[in-house]
Amino acid sequence: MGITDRKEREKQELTELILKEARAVFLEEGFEKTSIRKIADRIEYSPTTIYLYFKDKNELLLGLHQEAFTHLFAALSSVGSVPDAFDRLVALGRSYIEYGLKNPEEYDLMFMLSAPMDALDCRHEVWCDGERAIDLVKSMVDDCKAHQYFPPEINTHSMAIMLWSTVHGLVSLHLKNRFAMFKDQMDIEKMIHNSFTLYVELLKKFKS
Amino acid sequence: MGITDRKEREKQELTELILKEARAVFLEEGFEKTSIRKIADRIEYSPTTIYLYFKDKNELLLGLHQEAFTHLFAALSSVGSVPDAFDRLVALGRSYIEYGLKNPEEYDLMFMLSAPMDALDCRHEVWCDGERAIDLVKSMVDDCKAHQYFPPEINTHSMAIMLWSTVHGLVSLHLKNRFAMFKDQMDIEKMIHNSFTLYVELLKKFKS
DNA sequence: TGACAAACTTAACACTGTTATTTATATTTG
DNA sequence: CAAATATAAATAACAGTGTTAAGTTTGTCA
Repeated sequence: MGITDRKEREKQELTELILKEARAVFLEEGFEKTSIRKIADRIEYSPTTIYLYFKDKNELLLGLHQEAFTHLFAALSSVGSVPDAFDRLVALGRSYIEYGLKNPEEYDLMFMLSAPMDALDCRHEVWCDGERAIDLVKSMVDDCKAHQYFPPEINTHSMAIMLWSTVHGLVSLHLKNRFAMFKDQMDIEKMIHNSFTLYVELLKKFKS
Repeated sequence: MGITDRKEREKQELTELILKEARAVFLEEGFEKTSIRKIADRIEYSPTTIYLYFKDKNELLLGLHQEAFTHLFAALSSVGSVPDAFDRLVALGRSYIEYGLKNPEEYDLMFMLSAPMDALDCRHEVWCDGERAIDLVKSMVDDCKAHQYFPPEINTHSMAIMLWSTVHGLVSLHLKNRFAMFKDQMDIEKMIHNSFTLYVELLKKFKS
């Protein structure tokens, strides 16, 4: 049956067209201003058609959420070439921060907005991308333990969560303008960089 | 002129009534569901009256934002009685996390939502509460330096930002459900606690 | 060609923040 | 005291939101 195949293909194509235009609006204008009607206008279909392809707005944003993770993992992949375990972990942190600062809306979607998590929740699914990400950090922490950068008795999971929290804290406080009070006295991106560098110095002391 | 006095008083009273009901709705239902019309219903005035007292919804939320800081500072004040400088800093971190977990909507308002910062921005004002909060951390970092817990050459500001970022990261990732993938394997509040404890162990190594 | 099913649209519901206009009230002035 | 004025509040409306029930068009198959 070539017809069902074509229909399947057309459905796939429209799904991707919706995601494409949704992504364009989202990256330019953010979550709030990404309305179903605006996407509908751009794809030249009625707003209700979108509901035939996505359960609701949260589900649609979950699609973008997954795309964003592909994008993030690609940005982080370059650190694999760093030979030393500790340097690799540091490079991961720096790349993560850099990604967050350069892709504010995607970062918002991945780690701050409720919408995609709500969608996952009512699907009764676990957050695979999150698991993958933290597993990456955990494997790097284990590498650091194996090379005596961190003491063997520390809990890998706790360490990974702590590392993630620090870089997320730096990025998210900045993206939500909570460093605004410093903007006249210093360059905030530099400040974030300095804080991360200090954090790295601190982590180096964990060796002994 | 007793009349202008009374009018002033009445205006003050209605301002506070609006804030009171806004706070009640906000704490129960969060930012999204705190609508002008819902507040208007509760205070038994028309929605437009609220605009005679607050420029817009952001400005109204800025009022709640400032209230929340008073609440936070009160919650943190108890750590002042901890005698040792390092223990005091640790107690501050623990209290901060505890406050965030127990007051999710207020925490959201203070450190995650854009609305209050947008309001401050168009008022061309600096974020005083934020400055006060970071100054508190900085003074504690200086105390730690004075008592040889931290090396004297470290930058106090960078250190304070790093400390804040870590605890904010832990709280905010949890509040935005980004630890959800662990919820079947462990108690997440305990996990946050464990990560913070590990962070404290790390900070202790900064001494030498 | 007619029956059927899938795809899509129209119209509507129940909301949202916000503003221009109008009405009612209270105060001041002649 | 009555008229003019200033103030406070309300009504109606604009332009938008996510979402759904009902109706229409389109394409496929017997």
